[in-house]
Amino acid sequence: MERFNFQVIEKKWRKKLTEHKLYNKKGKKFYCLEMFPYPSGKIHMGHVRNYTIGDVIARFKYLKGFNVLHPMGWDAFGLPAENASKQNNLHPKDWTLQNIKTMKNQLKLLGLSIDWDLEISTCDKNYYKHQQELFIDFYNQGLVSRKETYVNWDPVEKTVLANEQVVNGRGWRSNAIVERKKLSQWFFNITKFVDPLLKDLDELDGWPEKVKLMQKNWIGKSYGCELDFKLSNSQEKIKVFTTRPDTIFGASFLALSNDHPLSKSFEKNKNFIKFKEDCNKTGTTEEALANADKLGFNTNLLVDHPFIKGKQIPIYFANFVLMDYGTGAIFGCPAHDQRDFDFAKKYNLEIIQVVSNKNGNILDAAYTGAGKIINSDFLNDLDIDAAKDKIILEIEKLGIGKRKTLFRLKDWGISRQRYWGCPIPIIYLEDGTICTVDKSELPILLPDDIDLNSQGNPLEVHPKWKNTIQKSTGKKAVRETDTLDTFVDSSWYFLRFCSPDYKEGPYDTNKIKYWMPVDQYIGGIEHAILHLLYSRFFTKGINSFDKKLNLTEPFKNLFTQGMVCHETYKDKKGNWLYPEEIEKVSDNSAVKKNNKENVIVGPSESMSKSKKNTIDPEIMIHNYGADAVRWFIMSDSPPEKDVQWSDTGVASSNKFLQRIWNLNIQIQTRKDGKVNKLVEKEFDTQINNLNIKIDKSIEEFKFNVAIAHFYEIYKIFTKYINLELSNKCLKNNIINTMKLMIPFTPHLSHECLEKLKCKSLNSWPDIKKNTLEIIKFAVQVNGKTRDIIDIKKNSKKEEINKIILKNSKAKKFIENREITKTIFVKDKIMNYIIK
RNA sequence: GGGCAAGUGGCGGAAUUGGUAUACGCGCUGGUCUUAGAAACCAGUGCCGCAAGGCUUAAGAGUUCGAGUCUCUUCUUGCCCA
Repeated sequence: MERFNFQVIEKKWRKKLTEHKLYNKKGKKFYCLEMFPYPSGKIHMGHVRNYTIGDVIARFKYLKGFNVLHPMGWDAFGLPAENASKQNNLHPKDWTLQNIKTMKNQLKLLGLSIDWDLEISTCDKNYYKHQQELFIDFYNQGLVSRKETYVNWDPVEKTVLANEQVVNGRGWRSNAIVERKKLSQWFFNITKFVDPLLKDLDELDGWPEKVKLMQKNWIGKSYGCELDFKLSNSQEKIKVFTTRPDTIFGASFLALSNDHPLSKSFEKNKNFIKFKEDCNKTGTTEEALANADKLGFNTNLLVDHPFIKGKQIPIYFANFVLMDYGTGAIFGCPAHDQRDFDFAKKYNLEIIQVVSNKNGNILDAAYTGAGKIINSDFLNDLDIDAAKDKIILEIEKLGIGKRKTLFRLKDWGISRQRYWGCPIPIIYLEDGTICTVDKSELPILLPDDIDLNSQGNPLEVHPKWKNTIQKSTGKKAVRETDTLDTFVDSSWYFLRFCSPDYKEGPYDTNKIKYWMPVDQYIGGIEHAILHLLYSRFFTKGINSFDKKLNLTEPFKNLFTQGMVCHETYKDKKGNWLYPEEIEKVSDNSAVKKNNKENVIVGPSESMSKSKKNTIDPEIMIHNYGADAVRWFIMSDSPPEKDVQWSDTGVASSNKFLQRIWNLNIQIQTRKDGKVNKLVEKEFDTQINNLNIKIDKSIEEFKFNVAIAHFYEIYKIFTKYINLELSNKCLKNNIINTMKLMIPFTPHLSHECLEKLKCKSLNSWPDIKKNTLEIIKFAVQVNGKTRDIIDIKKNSKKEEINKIILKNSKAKKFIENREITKTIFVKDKIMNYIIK
């Protein structure tokens, strides 16, 4: 028999499959988008999974008659290009373009239904030109600002680091202790949209609850109030923000951020300067601050307690209070906040319990749970929430503060002291004026001739590029040398895909109105907050000044896929080993191939280069075929969960596809014999019922279940192929099966359909309603299943009762017993309750 | 510490949403073919039991004719936030 030669056949169909587009002009639009990749070199299994899921959905929708937009591009700016260029002495641009070329070819090997005519790359001037326009639009709308803030500064690399790039207080690459440094930075005023960003989450029914919750927590809306404390010996006041005004009677100190205006009076105090330096050694993340030792500086100043006459409490500067949250000042209530508690213990401050807890003993930790208010004058006996309301009313009545809502979300800092990013279209005139560049002068191109070995930002030391003239006035000017955070690049690419060649602006409004929002967005859970929040902000920002758009949310449905995992291996010395370097001896032991040394088999973890537990998709495609790789990665686990890569798994996928091929050949060469219409009907019905399940499973993203049903279909074929069936009947059914498989195995399906002389390659089979007449029916006695019998669908209770009492295994459990009750569920069960 | 998930054979996982628990795949066992191996094909495979039958969805309780599914308690694991 002719074997399925996937290498030949996949090559034959590759061109057709990757060039055929999924547009059904008459159909309803469906915008299917997977998160575009960073061109890091080669594709990895995570990409294979992401883009296979997208391809299954895109092809499925297309076959069902939708007009499908399925584009792909490259998130091509970013730090790794600069690092790689230093290592290999290759220009970031060349490195990136080379990677794009490689990865594009690899994606084509998978047979994806991408419309490559829409390809975009964020490092392309035709893309970032429009990003610069958008920046100017946002600027003109007051959505961009320049602020001084503290950043993570790497003194060796001479650059700002993102919070994620600070590991245990050190730069991830230089290992230098990161400092807090004040710098002027550009910001997108994302906080201006904080309310819609929070509120509109409720309307995103097609998003996982988990992601919405994470965004809610990230935005962090909290209710509380502002409250003034008067300095004891002056009229000066300190404004604090608190979410726990109910604990005011437990206040025993005031804690201020080092950057609080009051710190001005201590600028020359040597101890304070030292203290500030110590504080700046801690990172700027909330977690770093929370875990850091609590440090305080006693000002020896006192404030009056607003509700306890004659009581005075001390003011400290403290490292756990941030200037950019609230007012940069808090009152400390040690009994009911762990940080305050730690601080109070360290500096011997009073701990007054004002909320009762069950055991009444709060000496070892702060109590933050529910309870009745105590030791609090007019708040006593109230619940926390009631006490909050009452005290805020009182504060407002006295005119010493007011109710306030606060958000955890901060404005989005977008300045990066980097070369390989989108230049910010801003110039500084000699008199200090800050101007946007005129749109007619865009794009501001990144210069190619840079010194890669310069420390810090190469643009900073490129005078030819940096020094410029303002065209409209002829005045001398200096360019902004910071570039945009690469998250900006990915915050609007989904809009650009609708009209990637549009020259007059970032997008063609008509195209956006047709294609947006994205009907199905697919990507990793790791982007649950940042990328998705920024994209939502960008959409809302653009929508606020482009009144024609009427688009408030970019992604209607979101699917977050799990990661691809593999076992990890280490040798005796603790060095990571690649899977191809080892040989499995049993399930949990292995040896090194070259010297038979024992290998430590570690747990399965998500594939990463650092742990060397990666499998190269290209090698797998070469060994087993793209269809088998796609089939395996969709078959083994539900797509939202992690999947365990297994070589035996992909090999068995390949074997199954081989069997499907053989089945096709058998049907094509089979000779017609005796035909039994009843057998045909039975066969048709069984296959059809599985087709129903497959269709439904794909619709519900249960791809692993859909694939399980294909195995069942195969079993039915092999059973019936030797029975009295006409070839026509077999052929009609195998054609349907092959069509249903197109989303998963496009190469094999197309080849088989061509061989079967099927003309309508681009349609989904007609699936009839369930026509099964004989069904399985459970017989229970006292809720225990005693037998399963075949009955006719829609049989009446009495008929079934007769059959059961006549001959069923349940009979002996019922006989000679008193039946007190029978429960009958049509087509499902009969339950006899006996004494 | 808080929030959210989840816990089903040796493993990955199904279960029409309260109605046949363990579909399908991997692995394993036996068989056919083969000089042998590989491949392919056939059969078996939750646990106890010769069998009839009994037990089984992390543990325990509850609601129900009936619970993997709903409620409560406990334990474990994962993720996010602190």
